[in-house]
Amino acid sequence: MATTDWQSDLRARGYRLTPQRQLVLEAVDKLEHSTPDEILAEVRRTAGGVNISTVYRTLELLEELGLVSHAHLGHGAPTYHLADRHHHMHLVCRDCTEVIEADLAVAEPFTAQLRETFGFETDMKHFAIFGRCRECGARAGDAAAGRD
Amino acid sequence: MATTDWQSDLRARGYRLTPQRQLVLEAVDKLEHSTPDEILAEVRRTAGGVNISTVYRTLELLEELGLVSHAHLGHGAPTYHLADRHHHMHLVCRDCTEVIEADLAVAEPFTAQLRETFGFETDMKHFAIFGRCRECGARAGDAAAGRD
DNA sequence: CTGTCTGCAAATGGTTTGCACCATA
DNA sequence: TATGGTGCAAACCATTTGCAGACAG
Repeated sequence: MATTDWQSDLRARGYRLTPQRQLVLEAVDKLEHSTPDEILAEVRRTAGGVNISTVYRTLELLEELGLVSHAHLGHGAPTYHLADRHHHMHLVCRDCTEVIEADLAVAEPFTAQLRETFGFETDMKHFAIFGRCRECGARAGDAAAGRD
Repeated sequence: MATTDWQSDLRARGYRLTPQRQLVLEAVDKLEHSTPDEILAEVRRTAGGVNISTVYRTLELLEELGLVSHAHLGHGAPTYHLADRHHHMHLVCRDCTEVIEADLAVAEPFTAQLRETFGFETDMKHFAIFGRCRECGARAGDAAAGRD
């Protein structure tokens, strides 16, 4: 969706179209699930002089325009993706680094319940779901503390 | 709950019982939902010289002993609580700072589903659930971008 | 006394900000 | 050429680590 001309939208709001902004958007598109650092590295393959602060400022802007979104997969930096892609939630294992992508449909009854009970409109994509994957669950059973 | 003698457990594992460790545990108990910084402030009311790095090291230890746990409510620092309390999940609103505490029971069918489909053992308490609360949902409807 | 813990200071990772210069419109 | 955008450096917040001295056992 959104084959809309974001560049006009940008200008309509009084912003300017710069090479940096195009490159950051392209990098987010290409890398799929990437941190600001990774986006910077990708951008620099084309434009060496770009600075990390520009990447942060640009991601914020692109998010405001509704072109990109970010998700927190736990620990480190958030990951960015095109807003009209990645419609799934993330199951992250407390033990291995594994991230399972699950269809939002499996959360439907749950989010409906939250809407009904609390009037809460849930976005399952934004924060990861924490737990233990099948493999690590099997491997455990005995000792082992929980990491984060 | 857990009237077990954690102090013996501590020593049984070769650790030592120090005033700092007692104070941090007491602070976590008293403050209920607190960041390392807030815990430090509370500890310092009794023992002025305590350092933030000691708080971090102690929280890690107490977590390993199973006495405390932490949760990520989003943005800033994690919050710590006694492991045998706070058996609920957190619904955080993207707009206001509101945090709704919801009983884990409402997530039961959902976590059962994840277990069945992915063999994934979910801990709903660890990461907050993101979305928009009733009030902010009503207030919206028109403009407004999403914060984090 | 011995080995663990602590305080301190410095380093780290992620992100934000002030400012002078640059370039889009 | 005027204003918004960028690079750079420094500040910031949360957390971690190395080290020498302090103290529990």
